[in-house]
Amino acid sequence: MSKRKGRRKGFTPRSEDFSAWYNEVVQQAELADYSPVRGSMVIRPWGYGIWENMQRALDDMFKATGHQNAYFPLLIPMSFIEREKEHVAGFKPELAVVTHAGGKKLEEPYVVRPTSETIIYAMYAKWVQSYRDLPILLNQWCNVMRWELRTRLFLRTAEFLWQEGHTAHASADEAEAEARTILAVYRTFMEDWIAMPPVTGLKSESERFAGAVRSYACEALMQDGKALQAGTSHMLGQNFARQFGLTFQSEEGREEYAWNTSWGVSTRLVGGMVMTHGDDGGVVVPPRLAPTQVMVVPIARNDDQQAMLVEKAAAIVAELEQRGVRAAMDDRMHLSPGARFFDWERKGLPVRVEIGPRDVDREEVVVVPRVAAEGGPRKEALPEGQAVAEMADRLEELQTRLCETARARREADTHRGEVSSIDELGELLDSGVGFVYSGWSGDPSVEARVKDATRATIRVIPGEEFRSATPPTRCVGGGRAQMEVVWARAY
RNA sequence: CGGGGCGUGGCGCAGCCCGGUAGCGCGCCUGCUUUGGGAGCAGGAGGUCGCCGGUUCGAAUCCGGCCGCCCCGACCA
Repeated sequence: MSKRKGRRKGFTPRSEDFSAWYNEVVQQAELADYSPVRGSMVIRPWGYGIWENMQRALDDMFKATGHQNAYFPLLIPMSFIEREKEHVAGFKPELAVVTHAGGKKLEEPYVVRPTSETIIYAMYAKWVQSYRDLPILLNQWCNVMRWELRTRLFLRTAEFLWQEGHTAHASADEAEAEARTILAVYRTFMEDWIAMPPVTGLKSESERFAGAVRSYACEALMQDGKALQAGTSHMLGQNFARQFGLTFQSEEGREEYAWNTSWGVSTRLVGGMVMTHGDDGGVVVPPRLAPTQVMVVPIARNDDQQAMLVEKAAAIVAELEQRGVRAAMDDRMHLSPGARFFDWERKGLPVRVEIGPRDVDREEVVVVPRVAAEGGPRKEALPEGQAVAEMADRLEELQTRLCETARARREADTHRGEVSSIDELGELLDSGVGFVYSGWSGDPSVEARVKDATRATIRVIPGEEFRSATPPTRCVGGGRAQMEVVWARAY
């Protein structure tokens, strides 16, 4: 059997080639496919359904924290992007520019938004007169384009979907609080919905968003030991306000620049989900994100039974739906049961319910979670009523278990303690450690040296709840540490 | 942007060195038999061999050019 042929019914094991595994799994689980345009992808219904569930959950959280949705245009005048010096330097290399429209060359080119700070703060400037008009707390769900040279499905594509929040405040303190509130929202969302517990904190200077004063981030650790920046929240200070004339009259009657924040998460989260939970059998979708949580698979021996079993399965689906479980039936009876089982396993569907003649006789069903509990049964025959009644709890149990497993793996792949040289840091990373905590003097040249020597960067200066009980005293580059940082190789 | 690889039915590939009527597996369609972990048999549909040019009686195959995509390294949600 050739290697290729051997792969037809299975994936390259993660241990052999994680990146090949990822590419195969994403395509074969029908999450996404390559489009005819280089670097851009088609998100297929199963993948888009996951994104929709992420959107819904996040959107609710944004609304609960006082935000509203709005929509700003795709095209931004080139001059807007160029207004903030650091911002343009950061984004210029990856801009897609529209130079012609309506059969004529445009007087001023438009850029396809790589992010919308400039257009949004230009609009805010129009809308804000006094402190009474603040804060403005808006979010938009949209696509953006960054002309990437090196692309990967979900993780880095030329066009991607995201949400970008943009706020304006009357004081620095309020803006700072907003940036931190959103960071907490992201963290909670990642833990509770994606079951992907990140480490959160502040970005170092070199990793700061172009145009921000401070960037906060959620960094998640993937199964291959690489970090994924999963969400960012920026305190923009008055940088954009100055460039776009976003001023307001304060309570004391003075004209002041507003304070801004911006924050976003993208379809990259779908890639993070895959790399956090996936196994050699395919994708694993946490129940809360699964477009369909339970698939009922009827198994028949002949045509008479087939009608009866399909009817029975449909009844179970209806009962599950009544209890708020997203259930469906796979009645593709031209496929063998095994083929249907594998199909949903590959896609990561959380729980399968099998029902055949034997089960009907016993008034039972067979319940099969995508990931079995440690030491638990892979398949379990349960009285039908019990299976239906317990399903929601079982899904929640799986949800929780996935998060615990991911957290335990993150901790197992984390090294804490004194790291006294760059060589030692490199050895730790080479030995399979993902996150390495160490002391840092705060000197950017140390960061540059580490990157040169080990390809690792400071992912985050961890927030209080992530810091080591005993803070490191020495900087990896030598000398005294001013703070603790988390190093990793990153996506 | 540098390095490598690949373009042949929907997908994965062989054929190319050595030019001579385009093939295999999977998938798809029809029928029958099947169905508790990737069903079997029989019949069938489907391809201007990435594009342009050249050599030749004849090009998937040789030569030149172009395009596209994927993978690996420097920048990035």
